[in-house]
Amino acid sequence: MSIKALAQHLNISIGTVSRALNGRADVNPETRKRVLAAAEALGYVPNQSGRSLRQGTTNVIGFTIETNIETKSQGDTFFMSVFDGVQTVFARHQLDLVVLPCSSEDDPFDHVRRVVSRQFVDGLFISATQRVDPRIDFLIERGIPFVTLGRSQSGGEHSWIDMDFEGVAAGAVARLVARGHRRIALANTASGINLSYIFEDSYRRALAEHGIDYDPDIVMRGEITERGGYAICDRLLALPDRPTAVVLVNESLAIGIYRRLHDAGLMPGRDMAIIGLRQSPQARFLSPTLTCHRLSLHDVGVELAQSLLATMPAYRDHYPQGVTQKIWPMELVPGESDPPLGG
Amino acid sequence: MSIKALAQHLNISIGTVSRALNGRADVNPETRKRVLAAAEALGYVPNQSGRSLRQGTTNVIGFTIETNIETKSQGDTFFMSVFDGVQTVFARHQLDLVVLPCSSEDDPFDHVRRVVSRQFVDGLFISATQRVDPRIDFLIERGIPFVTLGRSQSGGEHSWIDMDFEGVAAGAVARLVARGHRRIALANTASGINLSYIFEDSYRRALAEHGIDYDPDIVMRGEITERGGYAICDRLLALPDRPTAVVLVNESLAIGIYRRLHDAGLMPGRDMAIIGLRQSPQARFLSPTLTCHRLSLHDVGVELAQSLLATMPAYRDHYPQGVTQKIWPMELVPGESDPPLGG
DNA sequence: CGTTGCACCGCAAACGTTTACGGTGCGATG
DNA sequence: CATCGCACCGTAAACGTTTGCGGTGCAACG
Repeated sequence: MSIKALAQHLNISIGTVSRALNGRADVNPETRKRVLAAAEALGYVPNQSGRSLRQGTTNVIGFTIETNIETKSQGDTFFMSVFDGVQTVFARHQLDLVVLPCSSEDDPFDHVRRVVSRQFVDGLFISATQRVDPRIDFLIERGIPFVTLGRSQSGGEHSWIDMDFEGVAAGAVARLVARGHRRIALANTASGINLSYIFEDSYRRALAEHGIDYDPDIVMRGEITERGGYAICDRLLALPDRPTAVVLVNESLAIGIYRRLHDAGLMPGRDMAIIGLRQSPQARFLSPTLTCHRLSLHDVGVELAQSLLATMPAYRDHYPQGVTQKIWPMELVPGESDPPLGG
Repeated sequence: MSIKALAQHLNISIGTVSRALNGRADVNPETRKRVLAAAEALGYVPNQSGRSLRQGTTNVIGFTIETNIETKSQGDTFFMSVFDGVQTVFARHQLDLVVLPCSSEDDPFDHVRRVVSRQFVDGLFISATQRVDPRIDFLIERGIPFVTLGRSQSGGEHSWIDMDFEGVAAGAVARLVARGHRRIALANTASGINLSYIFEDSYRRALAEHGIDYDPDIVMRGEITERGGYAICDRLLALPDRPTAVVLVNESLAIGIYRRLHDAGLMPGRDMAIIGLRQSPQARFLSPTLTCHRLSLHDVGVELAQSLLATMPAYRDHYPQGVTQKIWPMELVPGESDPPLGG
């Protein structure tokens, strides 16, 4: 069912059919109605390849994710919620979102390069940004619109959205200090992902502000998974001068930490104060409940989409803000896992 | 950087360049080398739209998922692992996997219809199959290759892969009966998804085999999330004749059930035996550990990919098996959550 | 030497669109 | 009645590929 078949079924020219379908002005309202009716009746849908070839645009936006262990540890429903938010915006503009998983055997940079050079997408979201991330420079050089989920130190000006890891780390330290803690550990990711640096820097600055010496022995790096949390807690418990609190870069860690404490006959909160990152469904169901931070991933998705459209010339009239950088606030949700020390 | 530019840079015709790049026989090895070198040097990558338009094939396979709450409960990690498996197979055939999330505001059937009629993909995976699923009939009618993750009662012959829900339900009931339980509840999903019927049917048959009467009061249906598990357990605890065991259709439920039991001062396992479905990272870290079932999602992905290729004419020589249906076995992994009754 | 066969390459059509351009018919205007 | 403007529509080129067909040159053969 091509536009040609549709045209000769209507006994009019291809061009007119195209104009009628695309809502151009110079077509008789009467014929437009006929065309639309016939298209509907015959189930005509424009061929994407033909259209893309002609106008050099695909109306498809890609979202790259990595299917390796570090990303997996986002676990639960992190990306699903973000996608949902993105799509609520895209639906209004006839844009399609496709997710491009980068397999664990593949290199993220090659992956992006393949996607871009095949001219598959009009724009791109990339996640899990590294501290220096060649993908960013590449995309800027190629001039294709993109937004990163996560900051980076790479290259030029570009749009990004990130979560307020500084705020979380600083706030968590301040809160723990206020509750009597002085020996506060950090559970961070071992990957080169940029947020790990941000998180740790902020933690160090917060300690300094409260006059607490930085002790590298209680800054742990590992897999940000349940298993990783277990291992980190293991190492914490083995220390001669055991910390009384720990701040987590990720809430999956909490599950392992709870488990390790239970195995040692200790109780999360009472024997070790814990502050997690995001209020995930799992975190919400830990017992005692985990102190963590509220974050609407759906809204992050909406913002991501708007931010991307703002960098695309074709949508400049709807989204004029241009290049944007946004640190997404995270609001602390008190739980039972960080009671006052000794209280 | 089109093939035309590449051709005139080499002073040869477009056709020859194309043949050289596509490994056809009738091209001088010497010129082929020159072409490949130039393509590499100038960073030429064939335009996907042009190629698709000409040969009516995109080399792209879609994987539809739903980003609503029911699917979310599977979590990102579920699909990530599957994707990874799919891609290990696809990488060998220059195929690209794209994930097509169906937003919660969209209808899954419309979603598939849009994807297909735009001729976006050469093949499709669909998940979360309903008991009667119009998508299946549609895809068969359109003749586009697809494999479903999950059975359905819809329409004609097609390839699918599903998990052995019968085996799990029957095995769980048998195991619990052997451990002294007679009053065994079921925690199922309330959605119309096909597996819920399969699971419940098998549970009923297993009860009958062991001479236990079916009691609709202890067959619970709800959200298969942590919260849903909490609610289901709530209802179970309120029953006058409280069950001593419960079989879960999903391991996220376990987290809520554990929590509800704790809140009631009860202990999972001792006060209520629990058998979950899949051995997820979260389930592995419950305490007491959850009895559940081993399942390699990566291998499921591999099998899905092979199964799809087997239905595509272009790959018939590599994968000659044609239409396949496979129930994926799940092996029970004993945990501490289903000890003998009274033991 | 004429013919044949073969290896290699160029030509051009075709895939399904969109869109600039020009053409037609018609009512309004002078 | 001649002219103009306008609304509408058809024509054809272009996007980047692939591929059937035919053509060239050359070696081998009778």
